[in-house]
Amino acid sequence: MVVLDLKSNKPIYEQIVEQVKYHVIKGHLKPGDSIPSVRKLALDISITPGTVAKAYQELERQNIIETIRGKGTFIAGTIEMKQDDVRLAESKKLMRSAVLECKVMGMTEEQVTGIVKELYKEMSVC
Amino acid sequence: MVVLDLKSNKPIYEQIVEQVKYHVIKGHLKPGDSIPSVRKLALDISITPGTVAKAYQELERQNIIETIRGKGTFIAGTIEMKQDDVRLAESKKLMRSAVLECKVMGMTEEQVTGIVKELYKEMSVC
Amino acid sequence: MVVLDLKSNKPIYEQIVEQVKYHVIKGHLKPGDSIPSVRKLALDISITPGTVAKAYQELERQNIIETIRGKGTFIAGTIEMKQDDVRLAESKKLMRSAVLECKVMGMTEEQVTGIVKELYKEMSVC
Amino acid sequence: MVVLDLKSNKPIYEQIVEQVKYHVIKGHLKPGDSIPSVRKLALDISITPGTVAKAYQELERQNIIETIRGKGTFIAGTIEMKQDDVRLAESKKLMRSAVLECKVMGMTEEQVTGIVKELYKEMSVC
DNA sequence: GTGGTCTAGACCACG
DNA sequence: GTGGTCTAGACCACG
Repeated sequence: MVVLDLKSNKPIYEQIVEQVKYHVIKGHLKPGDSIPSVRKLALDISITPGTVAKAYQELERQNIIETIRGKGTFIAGTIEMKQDDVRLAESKKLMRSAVLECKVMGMTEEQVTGIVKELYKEMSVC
Repeated sequence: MVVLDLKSNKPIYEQIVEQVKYHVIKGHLKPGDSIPSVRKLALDISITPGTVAKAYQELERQNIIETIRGKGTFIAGTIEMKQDDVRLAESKKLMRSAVLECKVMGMTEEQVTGIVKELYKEMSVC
Repeated sequence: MVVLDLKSNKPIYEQIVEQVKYHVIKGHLKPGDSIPSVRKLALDISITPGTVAKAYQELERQNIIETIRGKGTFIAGTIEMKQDDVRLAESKKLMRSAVLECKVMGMTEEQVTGIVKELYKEMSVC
Repeated sequence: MVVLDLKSNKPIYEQIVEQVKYHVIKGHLKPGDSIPSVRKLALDISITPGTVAKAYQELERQNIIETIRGKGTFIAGTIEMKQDDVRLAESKKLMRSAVLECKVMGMTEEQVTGIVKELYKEMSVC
């Protein structure tokens, strides 16, 4: 379920974080579903366990997953969806850079929102 | 015109690149306008000239600015706005991460496109 | 594998770029082959790591090499060989200066193409 | 007769040198022909006289032009066309870089020699 | 271990 | 004056 691009400039642990979030958003992973252990995923995608651990810690910090000692790691029962100001500001910063790049390329507002809608739908449960 | 966020995880040279692009997009900087010399900007924002030089070289690579030997640095006569495939794909990747974060926070499509439109307008010539 | 000419007017980082390209063209370096780390090459040829890093970044921009985080730097899987207009024009400019010099020295067309063929063959896989 | 590209990475004085050579090669300028004084050319192309002077010194060093005190500057009576080893080596270095770039772009020997022949003919007396 | 960023400064060619 | 290169080294994130 996780596909890495080792050549990407995006750190591997962030790629894992993004992909887990993607599968949650898509409904492939539902609250309570188990996800592979750090070691198993590390083996599966041939990277060092430390990198997977870092990704899982980040996902836990964001309340996307929960680790139960001796049981394993699971998608959190209730995905934190409260739009707190800090996370909103962070998302907006990301969005700002993305919109800026589109504008520099000469895209119209319609083109940009078109891409956004397309991506939004792609991330929706099917 | 350039304001740094030293606490940001974004490299200083990228912040400079972004901000010059922003001012071009906003119309604050027009084709042919000069921008501060490497040394002057470095002094202004208290960083080392090498970092400014790196930002300027990146902007030149992207055809945003042009340097004229011994004269200084200027906003390019014609900003490259061709939407080539490579840059489109890169912008989409940025946008993907941004939209994903918004979705994880539980935003509706309307909320996301709302933010995008707001940002787009903020970046338009007033 | 890299030999510097410190007396040359050509910057060191460009000499490195040229020589890596040469070895790729000659087949000494094949897709997937690793090249020395920034630090190792810097030590080997007694220059500062920053200069090697600059060369490697330029090679990456040209899709000649790829860096894998924490692993090192490698010859790109597929060397970009598409003859886009911009690069074609740049190559032609270089060639123009070279041919002009030859003509000023009084070379005939045969002499010039002779040298070109000789150089081309020298750069071919043996 | 001289057209500058101020944005070029090629120094202005070199552009002047190249263009004078080009006009000589093309037969537009013949042995004994006068060329504009340093001051006149500087005015014509709106650059500082020092830069023109540097170009003329370089052309004189290469025996392309001659300056006669109080008379002006002229195309040399006999253009030095002896192919001495030093200049041959220099030309070959230029050509090497040009051919390397072409090869990296994937050009065949025929494509490269084709471009060379085209450029050679373009530089011939018409 | 790896490459990326940044400093503080020197030196250079060009104009 | 201008930008480009390079040094020698620190510090950092990532794996």
